[in-house]
Amino acid sequence: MTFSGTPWPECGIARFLTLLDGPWATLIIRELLTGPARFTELRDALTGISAHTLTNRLRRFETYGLVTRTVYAEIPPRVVYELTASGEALRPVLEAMNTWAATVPMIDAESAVPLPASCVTGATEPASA
Amino acid sequence: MTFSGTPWPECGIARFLTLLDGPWATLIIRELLTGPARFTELRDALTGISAHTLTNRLRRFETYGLVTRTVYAEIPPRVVYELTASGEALRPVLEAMNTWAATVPMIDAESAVPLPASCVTGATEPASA
DNA sequence: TGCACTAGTTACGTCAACTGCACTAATGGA
DNA sequence: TCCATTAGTGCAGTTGACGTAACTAGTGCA
Repeated sequence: MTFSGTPWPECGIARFLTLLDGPWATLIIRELLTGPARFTELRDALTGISAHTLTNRLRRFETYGLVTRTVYAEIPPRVVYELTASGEALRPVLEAMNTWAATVPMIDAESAVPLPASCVTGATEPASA
Repeated sequence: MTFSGTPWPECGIARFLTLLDGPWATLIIRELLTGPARFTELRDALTGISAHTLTNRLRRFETYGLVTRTVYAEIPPRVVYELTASGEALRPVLEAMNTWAATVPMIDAESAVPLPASCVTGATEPASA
């Protein structure tokens, strides 16, 4: 696909997808919606995510003002990530996703799962908050 | 990440992401929300998508009951894709995305865009419907 | 002294997703 | 006769996202 012009899509949906692409991004927001969290807390909650990916996503979120990054000059270091108002505003979106997913017929997913090799495994909690 | 157990995540958000992963999936739904569409219509609307990818997404959607696929035995063939009730139910989700994106501060995206090389370019219409 | 801890960064390798091109069937039009 | 059309499929090639491992600083603890 690659951007073939504007780096900031006009379409809101596309913009959303640009910022929250990949399965991890949204899941990180989900975790953060339950309250501020430290780096390791997020990494533990998101079973399977690598520090690499987590750092990347968090940095992007920070760049776009979705989360704040607070460094406490302690030993050992402590970094707390917290949603900004903009990040908090994602709650209705995640809730809508959750609501929708609840209505999707389960089908015999065991047999018919041409799903991507990506996506969640841990799914700590329903985050229906 | 890869599934390390259940193919059907408990968390609704994860489930949503499983079905609508990648930037294209959601964009296809967006197109379909404006009404039924043929294969080529979708391909034209989604500038940059390959027939391959479009077919894959559409097949997955069909498998999970998000769209219906109607084949008209004409020459040349005509295939129409239409959202089911389940697919239609995604409208609030996309709307929430759109609403949220409208509130995101633009920042000087030109300089600070550590965004993925994926995502939209065409963005036919805001789909704010 | 040496290991553990946190919150990363960097290099490196892998693997899957995606793209492009070619090709199909059956028919209408030039 | 040849090309265009639709809705794909198959093959090959590329990209880039993601994971693993190693490494950092400064201090606490054994």
